[in-house]
Amino acid sequence: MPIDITAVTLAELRYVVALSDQRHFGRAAKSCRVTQPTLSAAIKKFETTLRVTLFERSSKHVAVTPLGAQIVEEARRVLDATDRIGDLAARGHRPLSGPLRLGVIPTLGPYLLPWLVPPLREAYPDLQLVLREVKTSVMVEELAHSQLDAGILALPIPARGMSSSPLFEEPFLFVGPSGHALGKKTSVKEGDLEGERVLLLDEGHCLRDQALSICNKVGATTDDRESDFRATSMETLRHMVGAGMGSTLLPALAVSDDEEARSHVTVRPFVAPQPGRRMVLAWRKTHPRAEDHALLAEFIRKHAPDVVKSTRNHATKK
Amino acid sequence: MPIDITAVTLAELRYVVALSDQRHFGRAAKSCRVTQPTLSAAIKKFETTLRVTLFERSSKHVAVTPLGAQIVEEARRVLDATDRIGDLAARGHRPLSGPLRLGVIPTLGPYLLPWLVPPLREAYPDLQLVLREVKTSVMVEELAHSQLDAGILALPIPARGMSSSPLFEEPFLFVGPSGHALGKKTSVKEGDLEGERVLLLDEGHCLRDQALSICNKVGATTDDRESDFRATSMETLRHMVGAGMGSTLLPALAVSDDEEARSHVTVRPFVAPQPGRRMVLAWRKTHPRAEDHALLAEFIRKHAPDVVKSTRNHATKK
DNA sequence: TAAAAATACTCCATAGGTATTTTAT
DNA sequence: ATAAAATACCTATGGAGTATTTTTA
Repeated sequence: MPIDITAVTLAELRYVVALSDQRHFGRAAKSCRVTQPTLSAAIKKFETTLRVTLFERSSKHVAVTPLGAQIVEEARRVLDATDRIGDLAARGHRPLSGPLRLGVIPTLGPYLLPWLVPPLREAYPDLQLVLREVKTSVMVEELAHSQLDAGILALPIPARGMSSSPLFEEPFLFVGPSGHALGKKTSVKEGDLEGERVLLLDEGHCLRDQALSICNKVGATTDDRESDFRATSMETLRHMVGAGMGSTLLPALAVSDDEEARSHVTVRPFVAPQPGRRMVLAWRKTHPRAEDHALLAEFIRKHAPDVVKSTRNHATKK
Repeated sequence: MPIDITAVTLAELRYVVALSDQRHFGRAAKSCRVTQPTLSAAIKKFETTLRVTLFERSSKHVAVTPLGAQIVEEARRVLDATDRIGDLAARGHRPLSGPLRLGVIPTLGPYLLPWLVPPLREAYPDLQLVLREVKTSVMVEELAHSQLDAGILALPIPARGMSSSPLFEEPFLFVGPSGHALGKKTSVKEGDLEGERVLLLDEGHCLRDQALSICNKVGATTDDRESDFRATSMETLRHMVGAGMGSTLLPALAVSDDEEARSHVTVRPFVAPQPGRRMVLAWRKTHPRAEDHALLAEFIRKHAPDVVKSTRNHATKK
């Protein structure tokens, strides 16, 4: 009959290690908080199931056999690893600790994360943040399939079964080629876009959909079907505008103070009703650590840069 | 209430790992040879005792949480180490496998081991032989205190509670300075030692005691109290004889074929009754792997060099 | 509605305890 | 003679089973 390792117990391993350390059944038992007969029986059972002698005993001496020493060594490894499991679990209870996979849409990530991550790391050093920059369409997939724990994206969330907490509203800015007619005004209004050729991002970016709906409302041209007028990234979009191919709308965080000098473009804010997007932190309704996400949302609201207006409404909805 | 890692079971860890692999309670249960409710209950108990969610489940999807993934990783380590314990134990059953701490007296070790160890390693590759060269007095101590598993020494064994198996008889040879009077004969007899100054080893070597008793019997001089005439090693003894300080008795294996040329000494065998020593393999009566030692003794008898007469009597005695 | 996980319950194997005996120095 | 390990015996916990219900895609 082969050895059935299934039958051994973590307690037995503890006893074996203790006896190897103490070389005395009574003391070993005490160190394990059990009685001597209990420990004796456990050691004996262990030796019987493995059909091996770990200890030579007399009433005066307990000695570890060489094979016993090797087994004790492995037993220590077992116990160390189980202790680490305990540590992991214990840490799991503290808020915002342990691994957290956070998605951010690419039209926000590069501009928000520099403000967010350093204070987050400082405030929650045990948080093991794994960031993924993914388009909204991919993000909701990954959220739903438990590949992400939470994500930062813009309303509306194109998925069901999600909870979310509002973060801030990010206004859009008008960005046209240098010397554009609208540059003469200090601010523009949505209606001014009428007749403009507005360049858009590729499919899958929520920013595209948001800009598109504004354009449709006010009657701007979008050349939707011609891929020459679509950009795969906001950086490309900037260059296209700088090259005079048209205008566009950019979210406020993505526009730097020296944008006009850097990209040879004209940047103008909108007057009310200001177009923009409402960012939220979203996660599966069923996520086991939803409190963590509420906490994270609160933290993001507090640390978002001033250009965006933090939403004071903390409700979690949908 | 803190986490009680004591309450987790190896079985639970197996289930956790299986579920993480299979992502399906039914299949995971089957792979563990238990029913689905059993596995469900175990996972739940595990999560409850650690107060952590390892898996997000719905009737369609099972997903591992990030913390769960870390815990699964440690659980794998635990199970790997337990498996290794099983392997160690399994190997422990095969004869002459695993660690074996063997003591050899210094007046034999260097001359026997070159004959013994290579074939032993070949015949029993799983044997992890640890050799210690120790004087008889130390060896019996270490045998008694389970610091050695077995030892090769000469009869009589100065300790109780030992079992032994005879190995071979090793004759003593007369060794005197070059040009010694006894060199004129092809062989000598014990009585020829009368009046000789015989050099001895230090205390603790059994060879000393054996030579001494012969000297006392035949009336040889031993200058017992003068440490100038005692050697700490057989190598020193050779040099002292070569330097003309006296004669000595050396065990046959310690004398090489070119001894006379190499050490400027005269070597002569004894005629019957030939003095010598009876070597045995000894171990604690209580040693759990006595069969291994009997096997080892048999092996040594078979592989001892021809100069010694292997004892055919295999009895284990005392 | 069908597959899958969770619940309800029953049972028995065993880990742990107390009291005592055996053993070896 | 005495300290220490082994044995005998008892109890209760909980791990594993079968049968069934609940859930959700």
